[in-house]
Amino acid sequence: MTLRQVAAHAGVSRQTVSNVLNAPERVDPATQDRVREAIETLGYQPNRTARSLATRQAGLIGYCLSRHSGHSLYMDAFLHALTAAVEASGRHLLLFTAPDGERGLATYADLIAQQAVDAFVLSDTVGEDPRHPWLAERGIRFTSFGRTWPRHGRQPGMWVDVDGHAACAELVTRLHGAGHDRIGFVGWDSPGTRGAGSDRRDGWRFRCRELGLPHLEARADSDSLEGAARAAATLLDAPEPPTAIVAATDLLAVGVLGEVRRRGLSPGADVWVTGFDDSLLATSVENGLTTVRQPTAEIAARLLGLLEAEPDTADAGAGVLLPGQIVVRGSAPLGL
Amino acid sequence: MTLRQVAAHAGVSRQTVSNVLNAPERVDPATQDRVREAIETLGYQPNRTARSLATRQAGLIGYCLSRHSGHSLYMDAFLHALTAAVEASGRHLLLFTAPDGERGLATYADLIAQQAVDAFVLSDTVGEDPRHPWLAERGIRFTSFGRTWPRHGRQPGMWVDVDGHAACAELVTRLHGAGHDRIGFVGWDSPGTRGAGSDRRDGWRFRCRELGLPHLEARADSDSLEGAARAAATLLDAPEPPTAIVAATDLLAVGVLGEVRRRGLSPGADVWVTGFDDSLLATSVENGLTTVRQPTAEIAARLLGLLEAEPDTADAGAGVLLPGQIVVRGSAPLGL
DNA sequence: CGGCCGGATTTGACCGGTCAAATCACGGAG
DNA sequence: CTCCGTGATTTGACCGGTCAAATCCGGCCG
Repeated sequence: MTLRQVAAHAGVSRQTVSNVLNAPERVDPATQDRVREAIETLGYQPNRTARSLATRQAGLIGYCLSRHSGHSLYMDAFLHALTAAVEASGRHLLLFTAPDGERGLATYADLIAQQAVDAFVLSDTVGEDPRHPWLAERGIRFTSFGRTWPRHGRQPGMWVDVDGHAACAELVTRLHGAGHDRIGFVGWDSPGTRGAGSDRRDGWRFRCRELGLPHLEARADSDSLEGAARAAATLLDAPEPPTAIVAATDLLAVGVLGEVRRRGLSPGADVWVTGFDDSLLATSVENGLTTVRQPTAEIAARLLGLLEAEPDTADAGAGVLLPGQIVVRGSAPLGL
Repeated sequence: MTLRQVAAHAGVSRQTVSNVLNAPERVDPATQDRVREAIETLGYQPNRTARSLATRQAGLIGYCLSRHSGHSLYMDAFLHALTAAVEASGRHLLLFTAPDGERGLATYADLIAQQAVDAFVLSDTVGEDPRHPWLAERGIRFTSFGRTWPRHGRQPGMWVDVDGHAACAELVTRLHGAGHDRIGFVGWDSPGTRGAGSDRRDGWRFRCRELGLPHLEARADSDSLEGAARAAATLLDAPEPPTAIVAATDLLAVGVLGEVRRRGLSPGADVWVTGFDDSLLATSVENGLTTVRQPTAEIAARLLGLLEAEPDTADAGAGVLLPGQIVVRGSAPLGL
């Protein structure tokens, strides 16, 4: 089914059909109806490839699945939201893989050289992500889920991120409001790089200091249940153990919960526990896990919105920081 | 950078350049060298869109992210492997979303009508998946991760699946060999549909019967930690509790582990526990979780291999059943 | 020395759209 | 009545490749 067949059927020229679809205001209403009917009865859909060739737009956004993406329970949900958002803009998401770091850049370059994609959405951004300056230099459009944390200056490119600092600070405030004076934190040892983990920790620490609460922190050696359980054990073994524990991810929180239960303590009563991400684990534990929900759909929508936006003249990076939403469940029955 | 520019640079016609890339045997070696050098120095890469238009091949495989895909910790790993496998065949994966069931079929149809994809890889297949007959009828190429379980007859289309039945039977055999006489099973209530869950259960039950072991089964009301913990509690509260528990997924196994620990019992000593999937949870628990690893990379490779294969003349469905691999960790220290 | 053959290379048409410029039709102004 | 302007529609060229048929060219044979 091609444009010309529709045109023949409707008794007009191919361009008129094209206009009906792309610039209806140029076409006489009566003609429009006739063409629309032909389109309808023939079940015509324009060929994406041909359109892409002519307009020089692939209609595809590239997204790289990093080796680590499976390590966060959250990325799956994000990918789903991103796919939906891309579809809403009439395009599609093209998935690819690339080695980490500098070596992976060639893959991005190839996709652009082949005009296989129009732009990229990055995620799993790391400390000084090499992709940002590299793509920006070459004038390739992209947006990034997650800030970069350059040691000095600023990375180019626009990003969207969730304010883990504010969310964790808020958790502390509300836990404190609920009567907790010793609020611990369980994070994981990020390998030297700043990132979401330290952002969340800083939020917790910042508010604890503000409120004059003690510094009760333990780190898991990895983002694992076992590591979290050990970290929690360290905290709970202290002479003055915390009565609430803020964990940097849901997975860690579940590990903490396990340790709490093993000691015969009751989560949400003896020890309150919170997580981060609102992943499937959060509704999977007994009485549910109080956690911070990332506004996934909005993140995805914003990332695409920024892609359309004219790249800032001064291409200094600019970003959008979205608030996380505290979801109260049984593990920390915060009021209000 | 276009074909003609390269041709001009090398002093040949466009078609010669095209031949160097697609049918080198037709080109004089000396000319080949000259053209290759031109390609090299100009950094030419053929335009995917143009090639697609001419060859009528999008070079894209469609994959639908179902609403539920996030519910299995495993699908993330699968998606990664699939992406890599598709790349290995010189194509790319196009992601999309669609409503479940019949209503989603229109989305598949649109992608084909627009010639946006060459074929589909399906996953999250359900009992009598409507997609299989529908796609087959229309002559659309696809392969499916996961069998369909038609009530009668056979669904068309080719599939790849992991033999959960055999793997669970093997687990029972080895647990029995390690001295266990009461081996329980924790699955989840699949909503009436046959699927991977019941396949695994059947394997467990089959071997238990064969060995004359008692039927100790409890179902979680959902694939959740809490449900699994309750199911495990039921089993462990019985007058003759199991000494080993086979769980239908890693997540369920972790739930079981939690209940075991809470009772002061030691996993891998007092009660042995196994999971299924070898997801990130399996290495995340203390001493690790003995589980069944799906041959993810091979699954992906086979799915693509079947796509190339000529659709069987008698388009009765045909499939590949791959063995799962038992990975021994601390929760069930099986010898051998 | 002309004809023929086969490999190497080039030419023309096409894939299915879009863009820009050209043509057409019609009504109002001069 | 002619000319012009405007809106509607059509035509020709092009996007960047591939396919198939045509051309070129050197060597071999008669």
